[in-house]
Amino acid sequence: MEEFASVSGVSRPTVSKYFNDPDSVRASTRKRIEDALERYDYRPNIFAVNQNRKLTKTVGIVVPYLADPFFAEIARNIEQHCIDAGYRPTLFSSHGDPMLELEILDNLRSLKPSGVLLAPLGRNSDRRAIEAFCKAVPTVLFDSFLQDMGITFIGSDSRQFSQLIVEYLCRTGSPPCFFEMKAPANPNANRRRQGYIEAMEGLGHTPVIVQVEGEGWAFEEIGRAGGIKALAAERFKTNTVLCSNDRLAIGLLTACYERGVRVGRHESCDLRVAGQDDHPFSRFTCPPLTTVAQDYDAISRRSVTALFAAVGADTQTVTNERILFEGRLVMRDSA
Amino acid sequence: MEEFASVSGVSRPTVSKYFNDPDSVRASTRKRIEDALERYDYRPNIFAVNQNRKLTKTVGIVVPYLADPFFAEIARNIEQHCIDAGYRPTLFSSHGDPMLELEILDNLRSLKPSGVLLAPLGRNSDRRAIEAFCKAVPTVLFDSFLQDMGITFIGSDSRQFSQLIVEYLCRTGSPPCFFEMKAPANPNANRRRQGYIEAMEGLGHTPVIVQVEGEGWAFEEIGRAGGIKALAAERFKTNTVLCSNDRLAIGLLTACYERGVRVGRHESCDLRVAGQDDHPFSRFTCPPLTTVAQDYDAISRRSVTALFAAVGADTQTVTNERILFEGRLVMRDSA
DNA sequence: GAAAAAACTTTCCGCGCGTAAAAAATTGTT
DNA sequence: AACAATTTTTTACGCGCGGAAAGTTTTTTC
Repeated sequence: MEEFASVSGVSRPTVSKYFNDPDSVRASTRKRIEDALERYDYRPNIFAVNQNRKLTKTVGIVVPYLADPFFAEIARNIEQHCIDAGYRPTLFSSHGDPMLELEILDNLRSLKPSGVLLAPLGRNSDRRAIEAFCKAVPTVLFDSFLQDMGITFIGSDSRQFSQLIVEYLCRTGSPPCFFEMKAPANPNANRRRQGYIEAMEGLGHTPVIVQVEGEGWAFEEIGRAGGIKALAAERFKTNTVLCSNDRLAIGLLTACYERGVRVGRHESCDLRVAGQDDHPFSRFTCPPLTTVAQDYDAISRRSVTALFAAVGADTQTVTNERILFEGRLVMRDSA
Repeated sequence: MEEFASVSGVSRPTVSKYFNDPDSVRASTRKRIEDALERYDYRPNIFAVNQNRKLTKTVGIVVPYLADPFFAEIARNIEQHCIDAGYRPTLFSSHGDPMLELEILDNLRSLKPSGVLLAPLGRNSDRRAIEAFCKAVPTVLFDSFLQDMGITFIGSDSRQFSQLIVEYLCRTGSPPCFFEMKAPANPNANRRRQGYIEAMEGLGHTPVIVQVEGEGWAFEEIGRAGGIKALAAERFKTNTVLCSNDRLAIGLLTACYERGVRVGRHESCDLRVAGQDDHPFSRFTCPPLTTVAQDYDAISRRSVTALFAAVGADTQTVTNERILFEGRLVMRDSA
């Protein structure tokens, strides 16, 4: 930086100032530096910079399972918004493992990030550890709600999701059964079940819940295996099934195929199947999956905005807000 | 570290030595440090450490498109192997954008990583820039081959893939047409086409190639849109289609569904469809997709091994090797 | 055109640690 | 017990930069 400063004709502290905020130096000075920058492509040593700054310009993004295209897509959006805001996003996946989630948060802490966008594992997360982390690092939680943690929570209105699709299904055919995992890791699953029950009762129908065994994040396989059993045992009391999420639905579709059950909304079909999330691949199932779309863009955009608002503020503004976005009905051929 | 050294009863340089390599200090000394470690949970400042070390213990992982579950899965495996080897993996996705790929490599360079595992975008990559990067940082290329770059290349034997599935399809029914994008970004696609042509000619059949329009990484949609057109124009000369990859195949399955074409290997079906890759979701299409499985585990494991072998070696060992793994036939219902 | 404000330069310290060199202490060997 | 080999301690410097303080130059203001 010393050398670079001399070739650009300014002093080192001014160069330092420039890299912290190009607008903090006079236009003529800025030009001299930027001219030199083109000739010598100097860039500050990131480790030395981070050692001295309080604000690291790093943002951590933590998702529970990156091989799930939903999170891959959200992460992609968030990354982009962070870059646009002049930050360096670093992406981590807990891979469904609570221990790994903790390790990531631990490492993240030593990276001294400006802030963190965290989608917790959910039920399996170590609440105490996450709470401690949120107190130490400005953190916005998204997707999976944890009580009294983080600056803000950004997610979807799970109840509205269920209500919306239940209402649609009832209006266009027989009322749906609810298909889900027995012990879902994600707290949204519980709220979706609750929303289903409320919606059904509100419409004067009796809720029917079909729960299947299974642990982990291999939802498609859990849906398939559970679906085959449920079909064999005739546990679906009506000809309509609402799945807790699209990945389970995709598994159920496979189960139906294997058992020769025709899925769709036409007369010739045996079963209607709907999901929730609008997974990137749901458009391409056979039949294409009717579902409730998460507002990917709003969730990722709002999460980033909320984080930077809190980071920018002088006081640590833990609003403890809960911002929920509504789902949008996506009508396709499966129901 | 000064304080921590005093409470653990050793000198600071010894503590420093311990963190560089716990085995480099006497057992009794190690115990004193580790005892103190339990009581005070001190950890070295990572920025200060990295500023002084030549070897950063950081490993960069760059994939072209993380929302593709294939890369998500590979990345997950590679991450784990790096952690096991005591390194800190950092994951990046180019999101299909050559500019972003360059930016990532640029940033990566300033992170001074021990090494980088890079799956380039392919045709759209800036070869010159990547070559320069490979010279500056020990880099193992995987998935997408680029001539004369990196320490080693780890990938799949694309020709063997095509030959294997072509042979199977011909043995069990009519010879396949080949379904692909007109200008595929990934160089493997060209080798797969080549393998298809060779295999067909070897078996005395005339190759039939159906190319569809489309840019970018939305392969399913490209396959679907192109599939609908190809079906309408009756461009598939036989009742069997081999797709360049599983994601295209998934799109084609959707196209078939929309046009009422029954896919499968039974007499009652109109078309057989096969893919290549064994995508995580291919098991769950309707019908489940017959395909050639990439050896995910071998590719990720070997990539990491190759990188650390080169990093560990004193001399910069650019073997310019090309290690290719064979595919495994996965017979399911679609063909 | 003089005074005030803003931007810049000079000088210095410190961040937390790696690492080299020499001296001291601890082990191992005969 | 005496000596050699190994390990640890002491001391010191440097990594590349942020940032504070005081002085100097440039720009703005009326």
